[in-house]
Amino acid sequence: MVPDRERFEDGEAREGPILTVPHSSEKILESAESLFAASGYSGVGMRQLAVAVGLSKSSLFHHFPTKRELYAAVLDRALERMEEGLVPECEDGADPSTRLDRWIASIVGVLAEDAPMARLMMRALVDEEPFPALALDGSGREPMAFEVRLARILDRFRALLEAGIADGSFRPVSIGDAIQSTIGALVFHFASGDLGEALIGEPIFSRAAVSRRRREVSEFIRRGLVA
Amino acid sequence: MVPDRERFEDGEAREGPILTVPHSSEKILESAESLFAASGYSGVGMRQLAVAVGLSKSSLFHHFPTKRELYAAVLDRALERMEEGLVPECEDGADPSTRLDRWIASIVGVLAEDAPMARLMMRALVDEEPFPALALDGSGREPMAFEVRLARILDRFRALLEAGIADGSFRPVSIGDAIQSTIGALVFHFASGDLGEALIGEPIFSRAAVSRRRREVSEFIRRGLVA
DNA sequence: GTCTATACGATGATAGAC
DNA sequence: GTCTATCATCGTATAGAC
Repeated sequence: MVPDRERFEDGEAREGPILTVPHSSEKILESAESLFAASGYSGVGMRQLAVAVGLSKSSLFHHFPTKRELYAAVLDRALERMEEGLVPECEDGADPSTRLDRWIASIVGVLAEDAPMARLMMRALVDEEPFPALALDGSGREPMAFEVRLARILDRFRALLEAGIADGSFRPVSIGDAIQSTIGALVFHFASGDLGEALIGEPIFSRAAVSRRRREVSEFIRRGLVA
Repeated sequence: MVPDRERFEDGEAREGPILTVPHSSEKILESAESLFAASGYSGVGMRQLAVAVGLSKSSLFHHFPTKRELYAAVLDRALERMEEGLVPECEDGADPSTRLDRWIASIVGVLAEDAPMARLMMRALVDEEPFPALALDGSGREPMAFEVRLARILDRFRALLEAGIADGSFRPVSIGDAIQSTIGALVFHFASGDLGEALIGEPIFSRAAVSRRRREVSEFIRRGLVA
């Protein structure tokens, strides 16, 4: 019940030397990511995280000065993986419709192989704070790393939609609304846990569910966008 | 800085009789709903809520025995409004395509006129806990009121999709996936706050943004589903 | 870099007066 | 039904030894 390493704070149950293993910040970020994904920013305590990663609270604060900076680092790390999974698909000169298909397949791939990702993203986007304006100007605040990354990703998708509308392969949709609909359709499913499992009848990260999802959401979005 | 009513616990700053106004549970639920929508379950404290509603913590615990039960009541109350906004559209004998349009318009109407709703729903659906299985069987747990309500709403939408597929007006989609895509496209936008505003260039609850959203998401989903 | 120990406000919840 | 007072626990964070 009581976390192992926390008992020592009370001065009781001290028994012997504890094997000290070197811990990198990466291990902290990895544990933090799954905890934040599962319970949200305020649902995770530094004590809890310390136990999960096998360190004391104080050591966590050595690696990251505040909880918020740790959270920002977690978000940035996740978006970095997302960006990496997306880059190769967007740079060649294929037609917009083909690039859209690749884009959707890449996103589904990242979300499906990286279970905490969708939940983490969904929470970050629904939480008000981190995105006072994606515009990055006007508000006196300096943008955080993961905001810049998100803006880059969305700008690339925006450019793809604009190219498709310009050459007539996509309908003349409201681009902002189209991006919102696409994000919602893509990300929500992989963030929906038990509800998703109840709706499709099997775990959402199972192989069958993922390959079906790829087909279904790809066709859904494609039909929503193409002329 | 320090909450007004909480100061008295310290035994200081006691000045005079405080006007006691009768408070109904409804007022608590209303305040709690906007707070939970803004900050999530663990992001809201009973103290904070007590200040917002103008009561002491203890009075809150008189109305609701635990924070979780208060949260469950908030979710149920919100889903109740959602259900009310949906009922008239689903019961007549129109063809599936027409009913789908009405369905989408109703959901957008509820989400747009009820600002905390989308965020509250999104958080509830992404949080693991409250939905161990929408099936309501198998798990030894008794279903909560809002789970029953959600299951009813989703079952009605499922029936609409099945009817449309059966009579050939909809494509033979995977129904679970189609529901997930539809929820994502509909709800995420109104839960996305600053990101949504940055993407569409104006507040998401402004009149212009709402009416555009209704057109855009309706066409997006319709094209994704109809044959 | 890791630990123990501590600081202090906030947390959900309870007891009991009015 | 409302309040004051109190509780043990947890919240983030810091100080300083090794």
